[in-house]
Amino acid sequence: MPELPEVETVVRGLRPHLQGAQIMHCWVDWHKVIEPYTAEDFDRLVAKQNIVSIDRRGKYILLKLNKGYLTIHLRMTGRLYISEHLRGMDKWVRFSLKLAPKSFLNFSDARKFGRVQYLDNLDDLNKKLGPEPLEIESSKLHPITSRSKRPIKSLLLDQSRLAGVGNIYADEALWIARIHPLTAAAEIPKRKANTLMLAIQKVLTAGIQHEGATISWYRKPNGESGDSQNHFEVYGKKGQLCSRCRTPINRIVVGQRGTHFCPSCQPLKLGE
DNA sequence: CGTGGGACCTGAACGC
DNA sequence: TGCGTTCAGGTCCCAC
Repeated sequence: MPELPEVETVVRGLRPHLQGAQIMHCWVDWHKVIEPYTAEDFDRLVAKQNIVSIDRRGKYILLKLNKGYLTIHLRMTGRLYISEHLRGMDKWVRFSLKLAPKSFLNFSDARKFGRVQYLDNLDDLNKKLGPEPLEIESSKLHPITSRSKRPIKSLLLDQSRLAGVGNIYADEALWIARIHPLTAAAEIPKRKANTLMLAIQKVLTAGIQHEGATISWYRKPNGESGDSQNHFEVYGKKGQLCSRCRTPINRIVVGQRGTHFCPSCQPLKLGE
């Protein structure tokens, strides 16, 4: 579910509730969510700490504590919200922080892919993640693409190259840039890579403005759906007509991920 | 080192 | 209605 715009929306929604809040205790229902720690050890690490700030890095949510960080990754079906009750809202709460004086930050996750980690610092995280797409210049994509023979679609999903782009926004950006998803990354000329980076920034920015895409599980922290799904051009639109050229949108599989594109606007041979 | 494929999980949608 | 199959917005791990 959540890509950069969804994670950013969650962070912005939670910030007023979490900034400066004190953690009383944590509660764990699914042991793997906090691997490799036990619930007891994890509680010892975070109890009595204050949440200094809440931010995002790629698709990771970062809670800076007095000492160390709590990082949360929503993976496919994770949700975060403030509640008066530990469970209450849904039956998939895997982890919860009890906050002073009396509220809970609930982490709910039907598929159990999501993870909550305690880190001393962010060095390892920053080491494995590429740059933030909204914080680099458009000229910075070409050095990344030029060194890989993989399909550009697969490269965009590689978090170690660029952090935060997921399956939906990759398809949307490639449509805007008129690049076929199977194009070998290194085959993309400098100018075209520049265009693609601007397209990525455009779809991510729009996604944030629309407060994320609710296809199935994603919700804003206040429980409402996002609106981004109503602005897609290709994702989930197989068979519908391309808004630019009226050709039916196609769906193929690239790197085991459903991939949507316009076969007319996004030819495999680059027209440059 | 780079890359492709399977594994990790459950729920919803769809076909019969 | 009920059962089996397929698919899902992500990442990790392991061969090659």
